[in-house]
Amino acid sequence: MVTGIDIPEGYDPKAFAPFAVTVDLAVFTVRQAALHVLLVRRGQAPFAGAWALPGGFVLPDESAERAALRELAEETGLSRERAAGLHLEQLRTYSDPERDPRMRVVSVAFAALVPDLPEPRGGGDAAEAQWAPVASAVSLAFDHGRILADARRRIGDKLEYTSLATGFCPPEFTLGELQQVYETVWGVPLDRPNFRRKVLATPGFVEPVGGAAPRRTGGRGKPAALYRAGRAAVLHPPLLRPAADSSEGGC
Amino acid sequence: MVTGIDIPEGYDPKAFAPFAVTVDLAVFTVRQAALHVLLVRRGQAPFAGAWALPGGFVLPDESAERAALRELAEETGLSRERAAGLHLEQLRTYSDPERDPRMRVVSVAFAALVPDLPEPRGGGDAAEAQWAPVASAVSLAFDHGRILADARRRIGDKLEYTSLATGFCPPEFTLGELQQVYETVWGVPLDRPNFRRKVLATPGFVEPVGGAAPRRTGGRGKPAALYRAGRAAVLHPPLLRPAADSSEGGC
DNA sequence: GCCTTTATAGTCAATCTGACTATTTACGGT
DNA sequence: ACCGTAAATAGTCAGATTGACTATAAAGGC
Repeated sequence: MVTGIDIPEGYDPKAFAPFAVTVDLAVFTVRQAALHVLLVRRGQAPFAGAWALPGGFVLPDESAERAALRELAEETGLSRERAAGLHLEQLRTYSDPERDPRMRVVSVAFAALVPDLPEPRGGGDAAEAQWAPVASAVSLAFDHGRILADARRRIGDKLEYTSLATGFCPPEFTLGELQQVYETVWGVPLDRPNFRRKVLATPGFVEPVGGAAPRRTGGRGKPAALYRAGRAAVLHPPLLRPAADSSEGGC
Repeated sequence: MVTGIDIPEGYDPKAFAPFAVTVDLAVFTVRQAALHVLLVRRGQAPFAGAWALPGGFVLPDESAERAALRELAEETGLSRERAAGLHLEQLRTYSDPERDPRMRVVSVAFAALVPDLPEPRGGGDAAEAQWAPVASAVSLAFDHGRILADARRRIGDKLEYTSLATGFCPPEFTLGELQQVYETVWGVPLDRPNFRRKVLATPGFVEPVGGAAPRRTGGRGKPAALYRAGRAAVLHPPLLRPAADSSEGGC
């Protein structure tokens, strides 16, 4: 069966050991200067009581993207329409035969970014759910620890060369808030004047909002100008993260 | 079924409409200053006679990665060991319910990079296969046109901030050959002295090979020094592609 | 009204980039 | 052997970008 994806000889869908296909979501938000991820407590059999990434089965007539969007809405408590406005991107697929002890489950992982804090929770059923600082999200069920780590790295990387960071911000935001996102995800402080210069010099990243709108009430300093996300999805030139020192190399 | 991936109530693996899981491969190489992709001719039912990306079913006891590696070896005619040395990375998963008219098939797509030209072919069975310039690879079977386009874009993007380009080169290569890769994939000419300066200034990208080795016989000019891939996988700073002009934005 | 806080403007040297020019060292004839 | 051409490598230089700062402006809290 080398040529394209031809059904193997004698293949009978009902007889062949089936694959279940699921989606798993790493839903991130920035709260109080820390990156948080949405976790749910498992109630059932394998890893009962353990924390896991939210997710669920892909239904027979929907794509993984649709399933992910559905789960995202359910889990965050947002309407399907509001959820559709969030940044949701496919991360990668995890298919180790041993990743679920019950049966063969292939999971398509997604990363989602939500603005501030649409309250701790309010999901679909009785399951417990919470925002947890990514640093404290350890020993998750299944291979979710790895999925989370992969998602975290991907988000950090994409912050450099895409306008992804605006996905963490409300529709209108200040450059200070945007900088907070970068500092929080990367874990490094950035120089404020230089950050603003770079962001403003990158075409299509942000655009000023109309009136001379002051900052959200409650601020302690000079009011900041408001911006909204520009139409650029990819940043030219990129906003490079400070080199993590010298000859690292990475791998 | 919101909490993690719990088996839905009354779920019976054999009864539930099953998903088939396949892998599809976009195998790229650079030949005669053009980016080529490996295509196979379909012999069977849907899209019979059409060109398609090579691929096949994920077997019940292997991961998608293993299946992809297996297919890559079969398709290129390389041994499993040699194939394991090639760059092979997961691209993304395609799961539109309508993507295969026969049944529900979820496909995990991979992109692979192979050096020069391991001969046009010599695959596993009688299927026809060939290297085709990506520009001429149109109207492929299934959604393979889209997969190919996605793979192409991803490769181009990753050339900027990873050492991916060395995956197109033999173990030892000249900077001229490396530059060829960039120019071919990006479709833009690069200034040679500047390219060399940038590559050499990026730590871990390439390292000079021992002796004062001359270029492969047959060259017409001054022999070039040989380099091999360094240990850096990610480039700091990146080798940015010339801005495709002004306010494009992308999407 | 001060003082603190945060935003925004501006400066300046070091570095990087892009566009070139120059030199070196092969190969191919003649 | 000599000359012309091709390709690699070295070097130059002005303009743009960056990183590290300093200065000024505009709130809000006593």
